[in-house]
Amino acid sequence: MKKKRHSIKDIAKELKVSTTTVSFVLNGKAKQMGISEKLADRIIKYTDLIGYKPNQLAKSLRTGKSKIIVFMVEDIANYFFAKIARLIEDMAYERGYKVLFCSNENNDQKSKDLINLFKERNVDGYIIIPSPGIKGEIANLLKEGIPVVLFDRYFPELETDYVVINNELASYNATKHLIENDFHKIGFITINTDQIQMFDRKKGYQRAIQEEDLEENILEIDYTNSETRNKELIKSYFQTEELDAVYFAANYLTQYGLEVIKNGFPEFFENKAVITFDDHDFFRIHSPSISAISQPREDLARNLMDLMLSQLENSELAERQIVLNANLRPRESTLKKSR
Amino acid sequence: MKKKRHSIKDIAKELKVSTTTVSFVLNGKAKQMGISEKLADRIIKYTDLIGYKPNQLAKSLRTGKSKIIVFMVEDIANYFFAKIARLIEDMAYERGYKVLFCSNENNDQKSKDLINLFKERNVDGYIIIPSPGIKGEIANLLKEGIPVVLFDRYFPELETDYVVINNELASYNATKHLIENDFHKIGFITINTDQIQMFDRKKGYQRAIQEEDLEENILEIDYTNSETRNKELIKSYFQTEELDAVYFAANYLTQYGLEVIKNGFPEFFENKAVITFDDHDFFRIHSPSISAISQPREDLARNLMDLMLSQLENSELAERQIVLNANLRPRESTLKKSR
DNA sequence: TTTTAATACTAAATCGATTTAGTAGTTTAG
DNA sequence: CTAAACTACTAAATCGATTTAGTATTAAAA
Repeated sequence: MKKKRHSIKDIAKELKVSTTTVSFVLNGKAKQMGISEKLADRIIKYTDLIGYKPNQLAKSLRTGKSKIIVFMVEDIANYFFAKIARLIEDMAYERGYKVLFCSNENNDQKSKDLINLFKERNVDGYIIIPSPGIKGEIANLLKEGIPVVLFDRYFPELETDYVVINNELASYNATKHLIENDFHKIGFITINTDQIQMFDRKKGYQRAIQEEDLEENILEIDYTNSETRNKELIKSYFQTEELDAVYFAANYLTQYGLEVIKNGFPEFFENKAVITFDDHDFFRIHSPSISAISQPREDLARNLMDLMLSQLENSELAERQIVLNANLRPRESTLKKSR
Repeated sequence: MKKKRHSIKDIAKELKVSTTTVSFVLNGKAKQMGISEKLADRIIKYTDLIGYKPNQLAKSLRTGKSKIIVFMVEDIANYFFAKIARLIEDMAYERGYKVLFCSNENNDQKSKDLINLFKERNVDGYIIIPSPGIKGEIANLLKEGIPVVLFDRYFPELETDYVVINNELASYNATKHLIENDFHKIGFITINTDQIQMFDRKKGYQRAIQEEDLEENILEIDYTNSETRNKELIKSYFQTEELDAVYFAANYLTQYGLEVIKNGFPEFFENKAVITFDDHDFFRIHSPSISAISQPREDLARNLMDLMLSQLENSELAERQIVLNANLRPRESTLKKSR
């Protein structure tokens, strides 16, 4: 008893009508194409009865559409991205779109491979956290008229839709917050990439430092380093520099930092501060809890989907480059210390 | 200057051969189908030149294959799943398969929707962490001969391939570990689901407790509760029960627990212990570091892919139900306390 | 020299939908 | 009463591949 899938042809044959008619009815074009209500009903009833599901491959092949959006992030295991992914998925589902996730590991080749994979499968739209060197691929997508929304970072030379946060301002505020709490020798730990979001975070830090006539102290670690190597670098930075406070420019750096502190500098929090870009549940739970710059996830996700849907549906939207503000969440780690 | 994609027909026309020939050559069947080496070379050279990429939709439609595997987890934002996902993705890529991720949120309807979505698109295989009520769907996939490997949990009544860990044993060992470190009033916090992995974890706990003639003390919280509600429940559990140690049966429960402890029971770790199922980077970083039952991620991923590939390639494998052992990582949180 | 076999290809069907360009039959307009 | 317009459909092309069942041509065997 093998129930083979029904095709539109089977249905047409069974009901003694043409596949054209069936197709029109199933796609809600019955009225428009002048199919009588009686016949339309009969077709709907029958397809419901046998539980007909159109073959999406065939559909996509013919129409060039797939009702699929991809969401490409740097690392799906990163908490921030994963959370956003879930929000996006839910919003897309509401509108009849499915979302596929993938990680590009911030690797250009992988990004390109993935874009190709999806292009070959007629994906309708792309929400992408771009790796540094895929400007060309993004430009190609745009040229082909495929909806693209960039996220978290963008290419200033490229006129794309994007949703980012005001990294410079958030970073400035975070640095200010440290200064206001009497931390003056503030180290900034980041990675050596020329991606705009990291660049802006550095700029914000620098602006605050300069305004107060303090001294910059930046550690840039290579983003291709191993985790172990990075922890070593952070450790020796802590050892050689006399710091009051450390500002980590991304949450995985903070994670490294906290581990280094736990294992090598147990007295660190007695008189020093830590602040981090990107929030994480564990920063609340950590002792002391870690002050963080929290990105407005719901808001980001909502805006991403709005832009994507407006592109998919060709509706015009006033703002196509959206810059949101992050929220500073001061916690124990940056409280004024009595010294 | 719009470069439209080339089809096999364009190529055939350009080279004045049949599409059949082109197809044979491109699929490496030239020799087998008696295409002369000279012609084959010419075709290869030309397709390379123009950068021909076959339309995968058309290919899938015709062949019923897609070279795509889906990996469906409960929550892609869960660290453990996300890590495994990355490992699987890498292994699949090596073998020419792509992996698509999705979360079912442990929700049956969503699982079904997703399985349908992918079935309609001729996905080749499914690695699934099943939500409680999709036994039927899994059975259907099997009946249709579609490769399925279950992960993390399984349906005992269903003869599927699966990779799980020995939850009962791991849980027994963890409980033993607490007892050996002189903790005797051990609370067990879990969720009220009848999924086998949670059931086994409870069983392991119970066996250890009974062996030592201690008293069981179990808090089962409803997995549909909100996060806030769950934290309240945990808090009042801590208040009413006189415990030595708490064993959390899943890492997100631990997260709730740690937050409750931080905010309500600051002296907790002075004489009490915590242990958790599922490891997380932050458990190492936490002060005190949290003892955890760590699942062998690489090993799990490797076994999942081995099973999946052997199904995809119809190769016979001796073991089709794989049970791995977890590793106990004793850390500060379960050190003997001086009392 | 004819038959058979091997070589080197190809025409056309097929996968399962959508969509363009019709076609009968019936009404309405002139 | 005929032409135009409308109603209610449908035949066949199409998307871009794969694959079955051939067909010429040449070479080897009988």
